[in-house]
Amino acid sequence: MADPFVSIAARLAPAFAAVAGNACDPVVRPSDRADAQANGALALAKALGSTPRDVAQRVLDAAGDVSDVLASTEIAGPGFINLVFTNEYLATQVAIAMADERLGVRASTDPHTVVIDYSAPNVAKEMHVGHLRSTVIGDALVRVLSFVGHTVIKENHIGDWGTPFGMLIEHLIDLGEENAAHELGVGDLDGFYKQARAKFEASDEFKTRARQRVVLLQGGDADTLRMWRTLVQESTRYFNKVYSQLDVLLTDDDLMGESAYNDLLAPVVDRLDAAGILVESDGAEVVFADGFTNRDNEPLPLIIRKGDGGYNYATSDLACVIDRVERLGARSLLYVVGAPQAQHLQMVEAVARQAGWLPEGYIMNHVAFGSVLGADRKILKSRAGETVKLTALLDESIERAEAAVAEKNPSMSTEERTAVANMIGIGAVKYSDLSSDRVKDYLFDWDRMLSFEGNTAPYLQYAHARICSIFRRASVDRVSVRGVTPQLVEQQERNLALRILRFDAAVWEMIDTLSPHKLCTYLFDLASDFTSFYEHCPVLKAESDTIRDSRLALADATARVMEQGLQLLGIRAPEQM
RNA sequence: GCUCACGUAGCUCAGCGGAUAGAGCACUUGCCUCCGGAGCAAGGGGUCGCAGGUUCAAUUCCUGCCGUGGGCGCCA
Repeated sequence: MADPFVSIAARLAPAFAAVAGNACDPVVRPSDRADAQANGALALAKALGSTPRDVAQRVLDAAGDVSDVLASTEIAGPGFINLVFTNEYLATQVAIAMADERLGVRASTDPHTVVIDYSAPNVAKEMHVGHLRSTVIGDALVRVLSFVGHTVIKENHIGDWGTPFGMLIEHLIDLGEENAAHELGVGDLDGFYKQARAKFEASDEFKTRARQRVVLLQGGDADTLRMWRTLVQESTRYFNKVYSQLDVLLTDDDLMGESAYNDLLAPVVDRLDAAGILVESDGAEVVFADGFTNRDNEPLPLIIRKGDGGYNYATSDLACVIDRVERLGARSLLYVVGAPQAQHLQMVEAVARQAGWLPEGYIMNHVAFGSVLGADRKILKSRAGETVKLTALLDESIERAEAAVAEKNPSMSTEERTAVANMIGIGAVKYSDLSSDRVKDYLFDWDRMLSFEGNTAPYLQYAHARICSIFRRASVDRVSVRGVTPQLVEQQERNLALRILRFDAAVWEMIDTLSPHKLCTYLFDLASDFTSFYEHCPVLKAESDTIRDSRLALADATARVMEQGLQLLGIRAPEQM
């Protein structure tokens, strides 16, 4: 257990239990006036018919000698127990954490299979900032859940099926398959989709062809399927270019489009019927989930099969639940999907539970996120009023980063500058998306996200690069100081050591709340504590070799935690910038 | 109308039922014989949307209102 708060809570728990007469939480929290404070005594006082300060004293008496861990335990205010760790304890814990491959982060005590549904762009449609959020947040969750030992299955539920494909295929035929494939291949997905859409709306003849084509597609017509595959392949090739630029983990192996569930749709209907919850309503087959009403306060159905016999998204979402639980063996299903779909997903979950497809203890969690807003506080649009293309946005970020690097580090070679600009530009976009509470809308601001000041990726990357530079300058191999247990004398050394040890807690907070911004906040605090340390404690000019090695060990530990933390967010940490 | 989010410094955002609500930017003031100043230290700036309630203790939990945004039967 690397987090000293967890350790001390475990240490005090028996003492609290002895005083309370049953198990109770010591409520260890960060404190302004000590390393930590235990607040558990205040809640106990009333039940014990005593004062909080008296309870606190009894707890401390019951705890016995804790001097191996704590330098002081002081009862303060109404009954807080202020806790100060010994320097030796913190130093030893840092050494232990640094000898661990996960840098002190606890492994999951309950590893299981988690399916994460994220990204989900549509075939023959441009990726936009909504996909950016889903992709970046989902990718971070994949990394962090894998890190603590879960088996994570990535599922990219691309929109590759449904009625729009009638018009898309007819448009493909009109353009000539070669031309169309080329257009899609170079990434002009939006143009393609819009042209098809325009024809569909303008021409009855085209509309009729498109509808007939949908029938052919669903009927499995070989020629139609071949053209459909062209659309899908050219689109996924384009998605892969974006994923590669974005530096996320998704590959073709993770593709699990709507079309993949075709054969599972009829069984969904059958099984709902067998469960006795399928109802006919206005010609459609639906399930009424408890607690959902429409605008007239009538029960709101989840439509399983439309009046025309076709299926829709609720059906395939239910098929997904079955597939993920029964075939993939997942116990936890995460959906990184925009907040507007909250009710839909709640209904799917409610029906899945009613049908018995999500047993007790199985989790279906909507990892909801808000919209990306422009400077006008409205959903981000380009100057022309259209959705912003993801590739254009990423290109611009890299360009801006490159300009900044060129200005601030002119001596860097062109090759290196290109590589570093990529890490900074992409890191900045991802971090700005990850660093605030995902459920809120967030304001897209180039200048802020690419700034080297404040809670930004470049600031964190800079802190890391600076540490690498210290070792370069001193010609010291970082590995060589890894066995050193640091000496914590100065306040800044102590603060930094304690922060390093809190990495464990930060990672677990991100996992428990599925909120990457918890880890971001931690890394920003780590960088702040480091710069403060570096300002006050000479490293290479330390007064003795012992102190120098101790400080180098702290610097190395900081850089390792920073790099690992950024890696869990899907962000690179260049060694110079 | 019903329903789900959100509302914290001028701006962008943290904040776990606990002590005096924090950070970054911007603003003011220090620190350049400095290891990467892309920095550090300090200062000003708040009726935590409003009103009740629960609690020893509420920015945090509950209820109502106000404001903003979203969702509400065959699109996904």
